[in-house]
Amino acid sequence: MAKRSSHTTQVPPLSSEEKIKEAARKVFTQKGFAATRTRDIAKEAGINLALLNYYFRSKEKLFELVMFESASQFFASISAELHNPKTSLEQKLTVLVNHYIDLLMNEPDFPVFILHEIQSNPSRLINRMQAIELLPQSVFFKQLAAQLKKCGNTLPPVHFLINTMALLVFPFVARPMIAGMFRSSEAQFRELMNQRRELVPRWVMQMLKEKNTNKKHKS
Amino acid sequence: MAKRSSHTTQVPPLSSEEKIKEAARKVFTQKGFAATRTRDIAKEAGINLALLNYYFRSKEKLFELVMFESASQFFASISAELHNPKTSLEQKLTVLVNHYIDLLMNEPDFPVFILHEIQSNPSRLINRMQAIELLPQSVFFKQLAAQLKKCGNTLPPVHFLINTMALLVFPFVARPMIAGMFRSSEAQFRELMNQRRELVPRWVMQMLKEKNTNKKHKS
DNA sequence: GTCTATAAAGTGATAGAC
DNA sequence: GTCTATCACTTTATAGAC
Repeated sequence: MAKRSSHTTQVPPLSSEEKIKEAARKVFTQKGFAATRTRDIAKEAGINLALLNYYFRSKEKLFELVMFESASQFFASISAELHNPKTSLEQKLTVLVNHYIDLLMNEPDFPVFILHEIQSNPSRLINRMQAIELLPQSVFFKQLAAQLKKCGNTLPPVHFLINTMALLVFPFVARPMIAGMFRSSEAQFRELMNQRRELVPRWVMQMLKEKNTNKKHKS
Repeated sequence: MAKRSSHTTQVPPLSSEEKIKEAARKVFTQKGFAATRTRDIAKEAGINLALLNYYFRSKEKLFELVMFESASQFFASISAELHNPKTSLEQKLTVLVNHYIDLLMNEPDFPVFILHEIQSNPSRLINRMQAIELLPQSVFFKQLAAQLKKCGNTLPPVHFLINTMALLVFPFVARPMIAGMFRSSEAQFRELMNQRRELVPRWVMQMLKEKNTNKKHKS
């Protein structure tokens, strides 16, 4: 279940700087930049408000720092596997899906957070997403396109990239609604997500094989 | 393309109250509650700040009003079709997908907005979502479950409800990332979404037919 | 109903003691 | 490095004129 990197959590006594960063990550992620009060971060970190500005100069600077770190970690953590020329498309899908289901079970608030911050202030964030822009050049994407061609499927590969992310991420962003629909418990939700570790790769592979494209094609 | 209800937009001269509500809806939806300034709403509405409080008493009250209206409209607008006993599952899927692709092309910021507000303040919103809680009792859901059974698919129907929403909504919430990946234009994105009007129902029906459930089943 | 002016409270950031 | 106290500014909300 997504072991946390051990070098920062071996022993409780974190430096004040680290405590502030961790508190900021937690509060920013749950409430967003605008709703977060620097006092809340200080309280969560167990230190004084002035110390936050001593280390990070401003709320904005602190935000960009932890946001950039989180986003890099989130998007880049799977990069090596996506560029691995030795594994098959299906293997990559399995690794990808398991990796992000682990990640999202531990950080369920992250996707909505990042999507909201991009929406509410696109210019601040959209540039720094190199990891995302490299996806279409990845081995994964090339294998996806090749598999489509092999199946005689003429649809743009981007549809299936979207579908993979959708089946993987959407249950977590819509979690409160899903829970509301079925009055489901935390444990039930986790069981569903664990089932999807095998289901999502299978569904995606199945979608690629669909041959009946373009019933009526216009333009 | 999602005609707007004509009785409120026949003629430009809206009342101040309506102008404020429309401005609030626009600003809240794009920036979220916390980042929205009542001054911005007043300016957008072309009226004075004091007038906003004259009509709606407070920012919070105004927010809950327009939020509740938007959410009700968004979720209830398709309710009749989902409970229609005369149409098939596939027909319902087509109507559903076309309806929400229309809606989301006109209000692309709404999904991230509502998801963020639920995440940042669950208690305020989660109760009011009756429309959502009724989904599992809909004819649509029953037809979905029946189709699964007919295909010998023993997976919980909720997976396919999630998948349908995911394939439908996710492209819009991830739109900035998709645009960033492929440097795609507005027009290209719309073309992709128009293709999905036919693709999503087909993919969902295909997923239901998958027979190889439970390769290795554990508890 | 609509405005200007302002009160009241909140919030980011800093000065200065220790 | 860490704290208390406080400044400077923003923001919501209201009072009162018209």
